[in-house]
Amino acid sequence: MDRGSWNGDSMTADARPAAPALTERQEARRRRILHASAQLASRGGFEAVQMREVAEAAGVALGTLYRYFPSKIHLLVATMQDQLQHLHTTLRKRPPAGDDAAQRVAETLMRAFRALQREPHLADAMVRALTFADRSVSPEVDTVSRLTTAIILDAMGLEHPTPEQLSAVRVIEHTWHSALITWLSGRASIAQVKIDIETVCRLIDLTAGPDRG
Amino acid sequence: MDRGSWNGDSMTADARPAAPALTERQEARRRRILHASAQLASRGGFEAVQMREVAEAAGVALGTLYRYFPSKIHLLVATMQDQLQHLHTTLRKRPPAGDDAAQRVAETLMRAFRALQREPHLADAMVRALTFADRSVSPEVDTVSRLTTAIILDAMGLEHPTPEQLSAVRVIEHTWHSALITWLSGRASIAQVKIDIETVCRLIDLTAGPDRG
DNA sequence: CGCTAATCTAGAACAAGTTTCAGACTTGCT
DNA sequence: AGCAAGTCTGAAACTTGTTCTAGATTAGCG
Repeated sequence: MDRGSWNGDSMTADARPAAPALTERQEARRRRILHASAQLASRGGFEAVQMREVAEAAGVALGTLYRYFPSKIHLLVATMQDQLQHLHTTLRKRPPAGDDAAQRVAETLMRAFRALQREPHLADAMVRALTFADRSVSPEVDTVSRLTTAIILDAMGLEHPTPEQLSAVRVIEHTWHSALITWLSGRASIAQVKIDIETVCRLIDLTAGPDRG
Repeated sequence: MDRGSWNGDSMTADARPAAPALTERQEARRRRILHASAQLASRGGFEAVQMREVAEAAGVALGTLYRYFPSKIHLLVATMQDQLQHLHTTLRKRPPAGDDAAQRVAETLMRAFRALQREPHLADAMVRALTFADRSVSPEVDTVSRLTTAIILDAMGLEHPTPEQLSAVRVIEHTWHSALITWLSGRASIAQVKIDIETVCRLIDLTAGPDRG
């Protein structure tokens, strides 16, 4: 998991055929766009991110915006990648300090959760985009998924997880996303999300335990 | 968990503040709309369900369609309610026959999964609508959620679940929805979904065990 | 039956995502 | 510098969800 360059396709040549090496001004444009997107999302959530407004706020033409991000969903998923990166960096600086893996994962996720709570509208926009994404966004969504997996594995302190453990991690991710959605749409309280996260984290002990029997 | 009519606006006055007792022709219209919706969804998924086309196929004016279902999301969530009802009925006729609760739940969910596999476009439309729904659709989404919970509890054979068990069921639902999405968007194979379902179902043993000790 | 309120219809109009296009600007190359 | 290819801009057009309006139809009721 190399930090820095972002869709670390350094060795896996599968996903993007070729990120065509942006010039400096292009990189700047890209960042302005992502910034505008996050800003608008923070205000009013998914619907407040209107392509015309993003373009204007970023100082680019609408056509250019669409050249960089082929749809609103792509844009918001990219925004989520961006935010997750920040989170991952932050978490690396202060790793969770629980006794066992399950505790550390639960603590990590709840920390992430509180970060999202501070910008509920932004969270709304990103998560809605993520789950609404169709096949055309699969590579980008997959990147987000890998990032999330990396964060969880970090918390578990695992280098070489077994397939069983990977499955547990996937289930934790499922729960995380879905719980987030129910919270965002007001159908679950934060307390309930906490309980669900803690519940699913028990799977970690379950997959770690039998191994040593 | 009362069995019987499920959308039962007829007598159970719980969910909707006042379903204003539709006339026969109105009931017929409503059914034509839902039918048209499912039909179009079966063909081309979420995007193929276009409100003008639904209205035309159902033989109602666009304004009428919006009177019955205030948005495309409402319409598709209602469609999902409808389909879940069918599923629930079917499952009741042939309950799963596993030895322990976890097995039965996993089998039930995989059966539901195979049913959805037969109409992947329909599944796509319904699930995307469900997870994209915002607060304005909360009551309807909640109904779907309760239906799903009922199906799982049925499979477990529980009448009076403990809070702990309810939490496990919620986590299973989270996993179910999210796994469905990853499959629909082509990011996970059916085999992987099966593994994830089985993994999360282990939580059932975990919450059932301590209780009876 | 005849009245009134509610519902339904056809169609225009509006909103926001997406596409398109002609012309201006950059970039890379020789 | 000068040219070719690619990129960016501004604006209009197109699509589909949603809203609105005026007039026709229907339902409930005396």
